[in-house]
Amino acid sequence: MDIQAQLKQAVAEAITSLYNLPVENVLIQPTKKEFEGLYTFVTFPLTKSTRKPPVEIGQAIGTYLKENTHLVSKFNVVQGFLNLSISDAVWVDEVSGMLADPHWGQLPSRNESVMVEFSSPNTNKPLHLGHLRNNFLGDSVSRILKASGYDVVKACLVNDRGIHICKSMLAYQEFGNGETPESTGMKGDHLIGKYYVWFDKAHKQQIEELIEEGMSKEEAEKKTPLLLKVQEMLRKWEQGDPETVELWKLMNSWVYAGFAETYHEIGVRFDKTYYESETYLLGKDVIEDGLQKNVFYRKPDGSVWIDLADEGLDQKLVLRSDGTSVYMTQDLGTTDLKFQDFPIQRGIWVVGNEQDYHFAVLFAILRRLGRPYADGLFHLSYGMVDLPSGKMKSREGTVVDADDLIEEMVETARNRTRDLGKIDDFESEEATLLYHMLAMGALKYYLLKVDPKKRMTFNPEESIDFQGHTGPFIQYTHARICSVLRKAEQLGVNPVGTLNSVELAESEQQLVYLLTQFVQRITEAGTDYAPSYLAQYAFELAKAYNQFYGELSILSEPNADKLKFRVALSKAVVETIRKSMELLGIEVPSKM
RNA sequence: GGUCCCGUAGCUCAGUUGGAUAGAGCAUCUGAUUUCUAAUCAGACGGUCUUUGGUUCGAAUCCAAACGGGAUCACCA
Repeated sequence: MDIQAQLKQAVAEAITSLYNLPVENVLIQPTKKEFEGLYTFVTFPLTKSTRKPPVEIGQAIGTYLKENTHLVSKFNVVQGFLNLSISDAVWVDEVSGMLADPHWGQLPSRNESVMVEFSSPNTNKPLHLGHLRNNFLGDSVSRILKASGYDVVKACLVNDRGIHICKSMLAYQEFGNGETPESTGMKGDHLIGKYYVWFDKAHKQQIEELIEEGMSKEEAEKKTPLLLKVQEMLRKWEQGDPETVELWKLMNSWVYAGFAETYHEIGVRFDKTYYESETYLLGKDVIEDGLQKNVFYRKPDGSVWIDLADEGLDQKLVLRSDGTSVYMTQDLGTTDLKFQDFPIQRGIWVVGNEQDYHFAVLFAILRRLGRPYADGLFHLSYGMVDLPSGKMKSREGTVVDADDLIEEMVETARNRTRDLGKIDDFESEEATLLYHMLAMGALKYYLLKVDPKKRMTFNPEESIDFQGHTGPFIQYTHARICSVLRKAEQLGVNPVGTLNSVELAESEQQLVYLLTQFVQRITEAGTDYAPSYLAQYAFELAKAYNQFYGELSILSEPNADKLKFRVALSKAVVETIRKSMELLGIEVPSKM
């Protein structure tokens, strides 16, 4: 049992013993740093039931804890706040315990499986900044859930069909001149993206022309020769026209090759990939099921609907009058498919908050259909990424391309490292790996440190910052500790085995205190689907270590027990930093 | 217009089920390297927690309204 839980129990005992009162939930909070102590119990809530002043209660409980437990070494009372100091022997034991625990940072199995769907790209354009937030969140949440004891299936649903895909296909047919990624030297996804943009431009031009000929804007938007052709192409694709399917396959293969490169760069992998071209027809049997259960109703024109007005969600179409699927139909079908394919109990979708309504409806429908998994579904709804200049708009060309961004970050990492003269050979393979590690560390940390639910601003200048509240700051601290540990090893200091109790400085107590919070932070990050908790935690830990490092000497400490403890503490911190960062999908260097 | 989300330092963000004088980073200024990595550390400056009212021992946090910003309300995905 961790210290905080032990304290809670001890305080509860104290209250029962001193006042003979039933105790519900004892609240222990961290002590504010201007007061002595690390844990604080607030006595205000007890004033009513005990009819005693808050200070007296604090004194009584403090005295009880000091006399009856081995935990508390001293205490002080400020108004209704009882501040508790933990004895150094307890802290020292905590550190030995962590180092001896082979499962440090891995919670026991819950015998429960969960699927996390994320990334889910369109095959008509390259990945951009918004996708990066999605990918980093999905990947990190998967890691956090795994550490929390769940079995995790990482899934990706590729949006590889539909009218938007046909647009780049048509543009390629019209203007492509048989270009290929090889002939142009372009990454496949960028090449396809180019045609998607071409289509959009040409289409707009045709709209203008039609308007000049006297057509209304609304009509013109639906009647351009290009749009009619694209609709024809989609029909052909759905009928399996060999030529169309051939082109579709060819162009998608280029896109996938491009995506594979980017996924490799950002270190994201999936256990299962679904393709919409294979799943878009699913869901019609779900519609039948719903009609039979009277969850859905059919309108005279043949379209099928659900009425969720009593849940504040309005009426929603689930099948078109011509019998074809809409987005909702497909999602109903793929959700069933996921739960057939894998022995999972829960499903998570990492999708932007512009789809909040869609998922509210999806989950409501599945509940009404009585799906056994319906209560285990969650939409991890994240906020959009803005630029300092405002929203990213593809039409105005303000979208930040993922590959470009990564390249820029690597370049910055290389320049910084050179300017600081940090390593010997700047062109070695090791150096290249380091630049990549730092670049991805900066980028991932920048996007993950913010609460996922919140809309965030991406400031290019800040994102490449390597100082302060950044990934590289934490990576640096890791490298710094590794350096100390290497030297300790040369000196023959071995931090395993029991540690003798020593007197600790405040910065040391603070560090151990933070370490003991690790498991709780993982748990909270898992239940709230919030990698930002661990990002904050890793930063706090690194900062606390740097403070300790600046104040105290480790290797030239004359007292052998203290020296050994500090090396052990450093080892526990380096492990915990590494694991925290790993949960964010960020690698850490041993030198930088 | 209906529904939902957001509003904390000049900027970017933390702030656990309501607790002490609201915290970090960046930016600005000052100091620290004969000593384990200065991509670091110490310090200064910086606040009407959008506003108003309510709940109570106690509110950035809960409730209500107003103002400001965003999303969504397709036989699109």
